[in-house]
Amino acid sequence: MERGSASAGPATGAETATGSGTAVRHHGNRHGRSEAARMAVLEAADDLLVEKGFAGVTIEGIAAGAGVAKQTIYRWWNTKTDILLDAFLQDAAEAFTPADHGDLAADLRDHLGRLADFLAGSDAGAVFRALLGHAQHDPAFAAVLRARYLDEQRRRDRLPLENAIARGELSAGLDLAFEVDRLVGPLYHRVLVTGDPVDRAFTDRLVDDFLRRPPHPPASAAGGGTP
Amino acid sequence: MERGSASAGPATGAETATGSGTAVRHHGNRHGRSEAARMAVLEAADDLLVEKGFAGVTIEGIAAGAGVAKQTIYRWWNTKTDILLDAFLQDAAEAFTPADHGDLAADLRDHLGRLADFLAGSDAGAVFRALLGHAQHDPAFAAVLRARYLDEQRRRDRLPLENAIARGELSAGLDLAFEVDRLVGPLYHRVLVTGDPVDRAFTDRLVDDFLRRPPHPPASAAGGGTP
Amino acid sequence: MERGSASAGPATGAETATGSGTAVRHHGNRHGRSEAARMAVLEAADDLLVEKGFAGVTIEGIAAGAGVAKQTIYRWWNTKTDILLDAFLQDAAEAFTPADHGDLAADLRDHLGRLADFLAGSDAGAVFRALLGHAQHDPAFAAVLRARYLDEQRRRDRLPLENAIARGELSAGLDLAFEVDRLVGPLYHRVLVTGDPVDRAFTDRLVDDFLRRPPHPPASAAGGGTP
Amino acid sequence: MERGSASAGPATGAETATGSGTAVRHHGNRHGRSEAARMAVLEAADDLLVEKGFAGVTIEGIAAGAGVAKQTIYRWWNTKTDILLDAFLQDAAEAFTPADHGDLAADLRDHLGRLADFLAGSDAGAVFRALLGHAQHDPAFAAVLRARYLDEQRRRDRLPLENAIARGELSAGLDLAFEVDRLVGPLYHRVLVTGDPVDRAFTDRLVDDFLRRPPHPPASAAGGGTP
DNA sequence: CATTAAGCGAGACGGTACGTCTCGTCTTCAT
DNA sequence: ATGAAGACGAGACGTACCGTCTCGCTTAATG
Repeated sequence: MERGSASAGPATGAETATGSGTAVRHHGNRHGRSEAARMAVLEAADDLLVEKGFAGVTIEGIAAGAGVAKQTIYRWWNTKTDILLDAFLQDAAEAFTPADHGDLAADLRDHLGRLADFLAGSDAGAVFRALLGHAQHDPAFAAVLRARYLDEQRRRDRLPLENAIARGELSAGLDLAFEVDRLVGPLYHRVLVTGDPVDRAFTDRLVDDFLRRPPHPPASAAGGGTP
Repeated sequence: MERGSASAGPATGAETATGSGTAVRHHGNRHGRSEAARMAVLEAADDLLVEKGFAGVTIEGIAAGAGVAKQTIYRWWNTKTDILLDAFLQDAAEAFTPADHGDLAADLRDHLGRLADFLAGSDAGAVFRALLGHAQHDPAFAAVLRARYLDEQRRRDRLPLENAIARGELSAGLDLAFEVDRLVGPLYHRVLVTGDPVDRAFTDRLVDDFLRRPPHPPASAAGGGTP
Repeated sequence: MERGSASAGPATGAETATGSGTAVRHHGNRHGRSEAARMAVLEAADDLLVEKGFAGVTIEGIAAGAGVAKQTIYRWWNTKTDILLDAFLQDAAEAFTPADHGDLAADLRDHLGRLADFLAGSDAGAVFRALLGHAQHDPAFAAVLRARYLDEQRRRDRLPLENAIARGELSAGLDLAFEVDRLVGPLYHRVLVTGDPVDRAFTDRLVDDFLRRPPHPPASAAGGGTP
Repeated sequence: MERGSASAGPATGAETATGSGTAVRHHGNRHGRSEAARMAVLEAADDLLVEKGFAGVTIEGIAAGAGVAKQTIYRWWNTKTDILLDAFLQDAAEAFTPADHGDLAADLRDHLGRLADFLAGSDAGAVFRALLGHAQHDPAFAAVLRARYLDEQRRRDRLPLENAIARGELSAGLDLAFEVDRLVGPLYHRVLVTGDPVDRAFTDRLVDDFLRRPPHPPASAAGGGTP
């Protein structure tokens, strides 16, 4: 899973790998949390998820796989889903800033295509689906998942539309949340509900359809809007 | 949850786990399954789900709640999700045949509204979301869920469009699966992913939008079809 | 184990668990106990004991092995040890009437040798040891075992001595129970407690020793009797 | 059952399952076994045996009675009989070093009397009979029982005779195993087989008889002993 | 420079639930 | 009425993880 490479970059902030030795800050406590242990746990967690599925992810299994004591895990995480969420965020966080080609159609095709690849075709997407599945069972975790990932992802989903508005391609009055629902909703539906495959043809068609229809007025004017 | 009334009648018992048809009691079979035990299990299962959430549903808990031996459960079901699926199917199966008002707009508004109520506002919907969440962890169960519920539900989702085609309101060349994705996808997205509320205004707007835009031609003719 | 020949005859079959008397046979009528079922049960029971040991003997296992319904077993026996006791009695009952050679030494050597062979070297002996073992756990069963087998066996053990008394070889005042304890006790001790092998040399030596020492007077005259 | 006092001392706890020696508590070992749990298990086990008999001794029952988790039991013992054996050894081990009065008759009377009291009249004896009964069903356990108790007990049984040989009271050529069989065999026979009561009169009579008969030459000279 | 307190690997512990096994009872159908 | 079949309530089995807890070691900032 090449975790090391995912986080070594300047974007990740304080937690670098242990090898560097310089950036270990955390001066509040005596000698601070072991970065090696943290990485080993995250790596072991999604190795387990990929190998044996969600039910095969176990705190004890993670501890054994990471060569770490259970207590070390419990010191820093509360549940296995917290661990998986950390692992997921570390892998996936930067993967998604949509490009800005100066053209709404191109931006949307690009973004939806990459979203589809992520959701249906990547290891990280598998972890995400597992987390989203768990969120259906656990409202508290759902809130955490939203705060730590989904809200950010929705902002990214909105970005191409916002850029288009800034460019004047789209009217400023759009209900962006609704439009995003309409763009990505069918994609999530296929991935989460029907299980049908999602390919470029499908996502392009979604974009196509979105662009061909008259922009939808916001809810307050739902009754009478015209293009 | 009024389970007794949901099945065809107190004496029926036809629905074994596979849900066959004719009403046999159980003296037609040589040594019959106890219908009372079956009902008690299903009832206990979704009582538990509602009271304590998915993680609180336990085979032992169901057995205790139903006054039934664990072995009786294991004789007829493999996993707790099988039980919940049976319970869900028994409650929810007939709830959804969409009406046919002879008018596509009315049919869609009605259907999407009822779908939203079901998904977001009913006990049965809570069970369904839990099952769908579990399906994200367990591909085998996902297949079962599709075979036993989702495929049927998708047929129901398609029905208003098919009726409209029969009436000539819509062109016969539509890619119904895609159109259904576009209708219900945003709804599922809100319920499963964003957690935003879904009300009549939202579903009506989805319908509205669907009707206002030119019907989308099938993929092969993506370039140009118009009504 | 040749069970069939042991009980097929008209004289047998009477000893049901309830101990009724008449030989039912169930020849033409459909009432009455099935002798075939009874035999199959007994045979299956000690087949299981020999194959898988005492813990491997199970009512369900016997039923399966005998091709008989559990209820048929429960109708006629209370516990698995009752079945094993019936099986044992049927096999072993007639095996032990000690011969009367008109000579105490010969009679005792013969009897102890056969007893040793039985206890340590026969399938029936294995069943007997299992039953005796179970009797250590279950006083009620111990009582049944004594009533149905051990008392009779002790009578047989006494027989050579009684014959010798009748012949005048031994004094009539002997405490036979004590003398029998002294004859067979060491043998049982080896078989049940130490697990040391018992061969003819050992049993002959017991007899030898018994004969060489002055017969022990009864307790009341412990101080002085001589032959 | 006064377990605390039976072991070498309240702080000892040296007896792991294997019963080694030095007193370590358990902060000498790196991650120590809980002595409290061990004691509670042993105590609960033979409380159960005394109260409800062998069949009433259950791992779950022991765990509940001891306030201990089942897994803690399975970590240290394999079967319930292992537990009972540990409990028995702890209670009974030191109870039996026969005294040495300098007189064979007195030593034997004393030893056999105490052995009879133990076997037939004590709680520990009840446990022992249960273990011996189980050994009839389970050869592997029989071997363990011999290695952990019976061999030692036989040494104790031999001791009075060995002392007498050392004193010159008995000839050095005796087959001690055989002589011990003859001394204690009748006692075990009564206790294990016939169920007849064993009192001092009986054991004294066994000793009496042993002493009155001419010492038996070893097997190799069985044919020709002299008085 | 010793002290000392945090993090850590290790793993025993009291628990809960798992899925399996056998028990003894029962109902049904066929003979 | 007996027997074959087998579902049922009951409950123990042995296993897997849970989350908590000591324990002894290491290590780095503090006094």
